[in-house]
Amino acid sequence: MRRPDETDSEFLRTYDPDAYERPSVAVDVVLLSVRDGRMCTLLVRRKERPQAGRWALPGGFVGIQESLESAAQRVLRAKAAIEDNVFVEQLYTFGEPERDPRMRIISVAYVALVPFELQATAGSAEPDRSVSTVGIPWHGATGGAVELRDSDGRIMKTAFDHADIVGMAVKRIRGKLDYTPIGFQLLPETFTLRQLQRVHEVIQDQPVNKDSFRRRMLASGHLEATGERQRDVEHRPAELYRFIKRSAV
Amino acid sequence: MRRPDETDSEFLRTYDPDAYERPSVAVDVVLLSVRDGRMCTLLVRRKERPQAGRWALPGGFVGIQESLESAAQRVLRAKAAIEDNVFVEQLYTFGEPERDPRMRIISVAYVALVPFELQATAGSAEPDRSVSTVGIPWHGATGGAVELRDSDGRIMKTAFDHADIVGMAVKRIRGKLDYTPIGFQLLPETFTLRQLQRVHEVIQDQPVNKDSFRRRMLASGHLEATGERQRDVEHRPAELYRFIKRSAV
DNA sequence: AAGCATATATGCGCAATGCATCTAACGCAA
DNA sequence: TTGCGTTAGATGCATTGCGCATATATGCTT
Repeated sequence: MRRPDETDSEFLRTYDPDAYERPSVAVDVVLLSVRDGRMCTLLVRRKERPQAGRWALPGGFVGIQESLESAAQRVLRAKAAIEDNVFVEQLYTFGEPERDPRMRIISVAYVALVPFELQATAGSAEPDRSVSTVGIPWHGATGGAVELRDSDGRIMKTAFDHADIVGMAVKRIRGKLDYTPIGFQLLPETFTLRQLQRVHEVIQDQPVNKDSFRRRMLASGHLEATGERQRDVEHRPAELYRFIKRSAV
Repeated sequence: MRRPDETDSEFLRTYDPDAYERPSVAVDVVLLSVRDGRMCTLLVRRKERPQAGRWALPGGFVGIQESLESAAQRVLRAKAAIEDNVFVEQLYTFGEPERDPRMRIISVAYVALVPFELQATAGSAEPDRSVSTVGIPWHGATGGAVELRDSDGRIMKTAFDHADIVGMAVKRIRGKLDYTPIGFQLLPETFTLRQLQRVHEVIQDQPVNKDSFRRRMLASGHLEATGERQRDVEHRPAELYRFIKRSAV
């Protein structure tokens, strides 16, 4: 499929690929987690110009023979020590001509969801603390730029249009939450219904009715009771569940 | 905002933008309409190699100082004679290294929705009939490649990965239909509830309950009765409605 | 004038949701 | 050991939205 026919191959030898000036293409990854009742994302302090010192999403240029997916995975491995088992989805492509002062850079943004524990270990492995997580404040319906703050509540200066990219990521995940089972991506392999509910509440920034949430989740067929229960909690321990892929209907 | 500071400007003079080999970036537009109870999209017969003779989405390379949105609008104007008032939304970016045999071309796909009447007049204005509309057959849940057929039901050979792009567009629009008012984008300025229902049925490929559809639409606050009614129909004429943007809550 | 086709309104049963109540199971302190 | 606080999890009920059936309205056609 999609293989050029004979005459096409002839043609390709004479085709001039330099007819147009080309932009650079990069990927940026929004690595979202939920920590202490807030959303957070991984940012890297820029060491080089332009905008040295500002906080940027982990990213990198796309190799000339590298797929966009692979580039995103590579960035995750290199800058966040995150392996391939996490949820990664293409988000949006940002291409305003002036978004980077160096040159025309078109950035294909990806969202990844990981349990905070993974992101924390990845971050602490970085000795120079250039990796940090930030909370995302929550003004109702989002979609535009977002204010990013460090753990002390101070606003972090973000690079380029990366605050817009994070805003778009939050909007996307919030929208998907209602009709796609992705909340569990932000939790350990086994989790309680209460924990899952809190994830939903944080993402939507509004309380969720406990009973109907339980009913919906259990009726969805995506959850499977493990038979295990919580340990060392000061109250009745809750059942631990596991996500299961629903077989094709 | 996002303006480089003094030291950055200095740095930019010495920055070498040619450190990486760069891909070409293009936009392709899926121009969807509903005609005779089927979805259809605009395809252009390729005159040049590679894949001359195959049917492709209207598209073009992104200018080095042109935003992605502008490029999509330019393609719509040039190849479909469609003006700016239509719904256009970025869809997905396709970047497999081998998707185009010429060279690495990353394509940012857009979806546009227009009433079929507009697409028809645009197509007929093209004298060489290189512009055509096709129906999209419907195998349940979509997302992957799609078979495209001409008005006689013959399968049309599509170029590159454009059948995948159309599949993605259909999936996106189908998904958005439930929680976003976009169906009216495929209808004239005033329309009956029945026409809107048919649009929904075609996009979802399943019948919609008439009464609850009416109730939902009227309760949504997006529709406004014009006071006018259909003319020259063989039965009781239906009220004509108009879409209204709901004021911000 | 009669008939036909579709629009529009109304009433009812079912299923999902929100809410309140009740019981179960753990740690903790006296 | 016993009582208490806390959260899990189950049950019952009112409300809401939806599917479905029915009845009426209003145009055109013959």
